[in-house]
Amino acid sequence: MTAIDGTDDRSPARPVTLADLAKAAGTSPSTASRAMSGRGYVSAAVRRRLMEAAEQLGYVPDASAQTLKQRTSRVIGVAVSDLRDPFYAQVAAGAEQTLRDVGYQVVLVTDNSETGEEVAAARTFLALRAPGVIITPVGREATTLLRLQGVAVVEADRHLAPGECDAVVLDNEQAAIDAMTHLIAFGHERIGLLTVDTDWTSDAGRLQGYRTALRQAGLRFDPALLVKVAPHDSEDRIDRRIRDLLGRGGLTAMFAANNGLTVRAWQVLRRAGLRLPDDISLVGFDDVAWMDMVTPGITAVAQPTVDLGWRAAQLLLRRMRDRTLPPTVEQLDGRLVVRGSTGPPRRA
Amino acid sequence: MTAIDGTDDRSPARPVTLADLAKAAGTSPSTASRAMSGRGYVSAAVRRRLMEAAEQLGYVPDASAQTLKQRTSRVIGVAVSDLRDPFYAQVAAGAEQTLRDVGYQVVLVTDNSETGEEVAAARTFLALRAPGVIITPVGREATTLLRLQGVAVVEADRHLAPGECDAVVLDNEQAAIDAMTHLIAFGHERIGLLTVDTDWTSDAGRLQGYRTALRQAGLRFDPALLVKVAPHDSEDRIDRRIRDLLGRGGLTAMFAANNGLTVRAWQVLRRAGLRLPDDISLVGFDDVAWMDMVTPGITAVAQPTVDLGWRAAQLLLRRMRDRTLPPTVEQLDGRLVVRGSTGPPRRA
DNA sequence: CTGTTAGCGCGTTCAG
DNA sequence: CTGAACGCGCTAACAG
Repeated sequence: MTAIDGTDDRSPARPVTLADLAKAAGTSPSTASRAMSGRGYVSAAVRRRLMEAAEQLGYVPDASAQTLKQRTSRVIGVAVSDLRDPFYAQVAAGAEQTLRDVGYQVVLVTDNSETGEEVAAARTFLALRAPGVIITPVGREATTLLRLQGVAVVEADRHLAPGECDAVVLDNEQAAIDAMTHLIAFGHERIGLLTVDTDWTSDAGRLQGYRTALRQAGLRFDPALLVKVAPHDSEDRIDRRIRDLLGRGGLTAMFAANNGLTVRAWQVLRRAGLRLPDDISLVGFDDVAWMDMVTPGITAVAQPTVDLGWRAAQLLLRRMRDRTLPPTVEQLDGRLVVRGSTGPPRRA
Repeated sequence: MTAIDGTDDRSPARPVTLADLAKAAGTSPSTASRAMSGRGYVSAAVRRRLMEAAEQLGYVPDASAQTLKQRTSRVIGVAVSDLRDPFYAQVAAGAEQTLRDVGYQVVLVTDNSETGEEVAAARTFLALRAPGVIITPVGREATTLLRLQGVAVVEADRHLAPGECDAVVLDNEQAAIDAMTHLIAFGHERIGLLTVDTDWTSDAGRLQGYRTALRQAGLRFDPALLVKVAPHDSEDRIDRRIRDLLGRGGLTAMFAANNGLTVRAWQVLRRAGLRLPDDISLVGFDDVAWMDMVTPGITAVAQPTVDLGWRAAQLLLRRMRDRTLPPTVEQLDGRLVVRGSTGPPRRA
């Protein structure tokens, strides 16, 4: 408990530089540079002396000087909507992990799904001379801005700037079709869709899949069964919208198109005293831990979240290696995990 | 779908510099610098011309040049154990949010609770000339290394380098006492503790609280009721340890000292067909969403996770402003959320 | 109020 | 194989 060191900074602690190493080892700074970077000739003996000096003095190369000189940094920008959302946190985790393993630093910025903040993030990445950026985009501006400056960009989760950059996304339409087909097979005909009102490919794809599945089954698409919440709607507002949906005649099942909406739906259903799957069926999106823990478990589309970030990083590294490649879109597959929240409608 | 732009980099896109602005506005670089930074005199007319030029050319100051010159950056290092764990993700989210609001960039590094990786992260932060670092420490080395170079450090969640840096932690002992007291009040006497075998203050504090509560109630501390899993134990191993604990005679309740262990305990109990709280009571740690969704809900100690990151950032900013302050430890209070998983023992 | 000068730490010519 | 010289982009002194 007692402070041995105190917190005072007695050591002006000027960071040790290559010049210091050079002096200590009796060589010139440029030789020291070659020794540390491993590029260029330097005799084994001198190298060893330099290495020792570095070790001893605790030399840490100044990244800003390197960046300034080489006109590019080892920083990769990662911009996600919200770290508190496990989905984004996992994507970020996957990206950070793999980038760190190959010697990049991740500058992580959240943007609250606001284009303004996203563009600000892009400017930050430009200022840092980041050679690459991974982004869960909310608009095209940021990507365009970065691309204009020659920064490699990979969009993750949704693809808003096709042709301008690579992307790794879920096959949202197919995932939604799988979910819907599952419900339809039980005999459901009036199925509500909960989604977010954006122009993102993720939401659009899931809506598309919803419609496709209905059409393929010869069922009518009824706009009244569609609940599109605004991106920043409050829980209360969302819950109200969902309750309204429950009032719509004949509804026997719901498909929630992301993990947050699945939570809301589940809560509303529970409070309404409806029982899964007897009174209503529910399919969720993003297989989060709780979906396997509640009773009954929630049938849901599982997304490979960490993989998403991992693949985004791979794609980015590839792109930085060869900037002339044609834009690539990698689609990952969702996986429908069937649990107890889905069953035949009350009276089919 | 069709690419309008293609991905080719036709623009060599040399970033525009202050010199470019100066030329465009017919002034010298230093005047341009003053105009952009807002420091130093510059006539309104010239300033406006410069601003326009900046706008037009899309000037973005080179952070590495600034850092090199000013010998410090706007980068704050944040090192957490694992972004996939919602606890750490939220801490990081809180820190990132507030730091970004005051113009800092967060470099986020995960260290898998390995001292080696943690020290590597510290070196990264040194290389970036980060003026401050927030860390959920796994050892003292990283903090010491950083402090030696004059970097401001705040430890979050646990405090491993007392005297050397500020810290923001939960009042773990009190939180554990609250949890235990709750169980004891129901009449439980043989209560198992699930914790991680580290020398972290977090785990130590919770164990301490466990013992204190027992002692205050005049109950015997039985080491056989203690399960200390290793930091990187597999789920299977952990589950086996918990099952073993169940076999110990007379056990009527369990206290799991973090959210991961709470999940494991819950799963094991469920698989064993034990019913909460009739067959056994369970108190968890870290109030995660699922704990309120399962039936019965899990009584748990809620931690102010996002706040933790937020306060860590505040503390860091304060410290960077005044490095002579005495080391401060801020303790946040846990909050026991009582739900259905706790009740009187089977036969009291 | 403005321009000139110098140098932050490093990597990269280019001579030796 | 090594060292001297230069400049990356920016800002802090200092003159003017």
